[in-house]
Amino acid sequence: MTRADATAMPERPVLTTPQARIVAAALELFATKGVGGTSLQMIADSIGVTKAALFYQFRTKDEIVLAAAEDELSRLEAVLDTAEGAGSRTRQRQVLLNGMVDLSVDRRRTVNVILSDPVILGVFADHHRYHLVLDRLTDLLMGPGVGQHRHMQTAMFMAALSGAVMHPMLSDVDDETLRSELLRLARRFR
Amino acid sequence: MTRADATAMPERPVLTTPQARIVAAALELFATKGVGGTSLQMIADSIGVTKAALFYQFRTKDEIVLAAAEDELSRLEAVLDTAEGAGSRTRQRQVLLNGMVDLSVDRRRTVNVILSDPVILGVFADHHRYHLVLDRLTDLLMGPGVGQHRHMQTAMFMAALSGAVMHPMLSDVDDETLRSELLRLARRFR
DNA sequence: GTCTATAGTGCGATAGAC
DNA sequence: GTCTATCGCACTATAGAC
Repeated sequence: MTRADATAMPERPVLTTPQARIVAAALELFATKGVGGTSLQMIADSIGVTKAALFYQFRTKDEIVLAAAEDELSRLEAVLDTAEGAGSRTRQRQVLLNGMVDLSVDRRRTVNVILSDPVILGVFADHHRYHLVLDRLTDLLMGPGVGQHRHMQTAMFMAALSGAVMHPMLSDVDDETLRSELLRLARRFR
Repeated sequence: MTRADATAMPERPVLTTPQARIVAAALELFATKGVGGTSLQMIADSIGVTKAALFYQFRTKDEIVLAAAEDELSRLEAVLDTAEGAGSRTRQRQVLLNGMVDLSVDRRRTVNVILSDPVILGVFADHHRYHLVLDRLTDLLMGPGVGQHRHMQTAMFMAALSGAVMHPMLSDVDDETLRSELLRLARRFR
């Protein structure tokens, strides 16, 4: 997805709206300093505006955190949508694995935020869309059914992917190696 | 390890020194609020002392963070020591897998801190003992050798374990189920 | 839509009594 | 070894000019 587009795009307009720029900057900082360790001043500085400009777009820091969390969640939802639209069950699962690996590699610095930051986990605790995504993910990965082991495998799979791409031991592994090796290992989860 | 001792121990004296009590309280808070989201006031309150008492034991917050990170790292080192002392390579690997699963379940709320909190990762970035542990872990898990895929599998394994035990989707899975299921899945990593 | 200026709060850290 | 009291600073959030 990302690789194919790279050659077609002439420039990079991206992130036109103020909100989108703020959310993108926030996510990057959340990933490197944690949500609790990120101040509004840091976010404002990183996009060259003042704190007051942030408060014009969002009423509180919590709103920025929520928007950032949902932004990252949306990418996972998009992968799910595509996968569920594929043909056979086998094909759906294949598309999902590929999509999740691509997503993890593309958003290497930020995926782990929505999976492990305590503040984000708090935001998602009673978040309907989040739990819906987890259920859809489990159904596609493990097949419909019940039982704790299904959820355990889903959790381990997500954690393994996002934990690997951001692990300090692997910071000098290039994206292509990461992608192919991740895919190889991902196929063992069933 | 923990289960066997539970019946033998009559009471729970544990954590006698002030430093140990502070570190334990800090780790618990780091896990639920993140390092950046945890203030010295919170740590002090949770053990019933004032901030000034904290500064008598540690000179800065950073020193508390370092001590907490090394405390959790020590537990992993202990598992490695035991595993390396076992007989054959196969037996060593078996002991390591069991030890890591037990450790993950026993320290369910806190293991993930040293693996994913950005502040702790910063502390460990140039930390000699930390990198030594990762190397020993990779050698035992994957066998001696070179190549990025060895480190990738180690990273995925650690992330999968710690990510699973703390995943909100699995908060109502009891420790025994977690342990047996984790062991079953862990054996696939090679 | 972004700015300067500022209110009010809580932070990390220190001094000195007990 | 822990306390009370306090310093200076950075934080979230608001008011009002442009």
